[in-house]
Amino acid sequence: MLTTRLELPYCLKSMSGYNSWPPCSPENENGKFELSEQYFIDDWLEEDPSTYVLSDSPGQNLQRYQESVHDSGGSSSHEGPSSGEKKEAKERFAFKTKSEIEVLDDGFKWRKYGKKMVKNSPNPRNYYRCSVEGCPVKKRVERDREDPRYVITTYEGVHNHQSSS
DNA sequence: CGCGTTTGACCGGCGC
DNA sequence: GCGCCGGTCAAACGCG
Repeated sequence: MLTTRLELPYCLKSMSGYNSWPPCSPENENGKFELSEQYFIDDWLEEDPSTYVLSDSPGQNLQRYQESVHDSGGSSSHEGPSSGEKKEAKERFAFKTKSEIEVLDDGFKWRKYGKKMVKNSPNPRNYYRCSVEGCPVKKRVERDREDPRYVITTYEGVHNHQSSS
């Protein structure tokens, strides 16, 4: 199985700090990569999971999220459950890509650990996890419900190691 | 022979 | 309390 090559590791690193999101330039080294459009999704901002916010600018809505979290989270010497009705500030990030290949190679080793059929979509959802031991990063890949030619990739967590590539 | 994929079961949260 | 729904586990298998 051949996977496309995407300049994502650089992006993932930057993501850890939520500072900004550098544009992921598609590498057309093999010529099989067909990334024509790419959107960024901030689905955690929406109460309705079925709808999400698309941003063409990196960190557009991300900053809003970061701002609210920082304001509320503030001094968090200990993360007790307390009355944190706000969603957990775990690093999560999603983007939509126009590609026929579902799993985009981002330089990390991913091991699939689950597949699920979502009721809302005829397309299955794949669950991946970083193969590196101790790395909490998870990945979720699914096709767009309305545009099957689009692939929605969701990253969760931050890599605590270098990409072995 | 080691590792990744596969696939159904299992589980916990939430809504009714 | 029950059933749906999304997420994870794990055994078996396949491939390099």
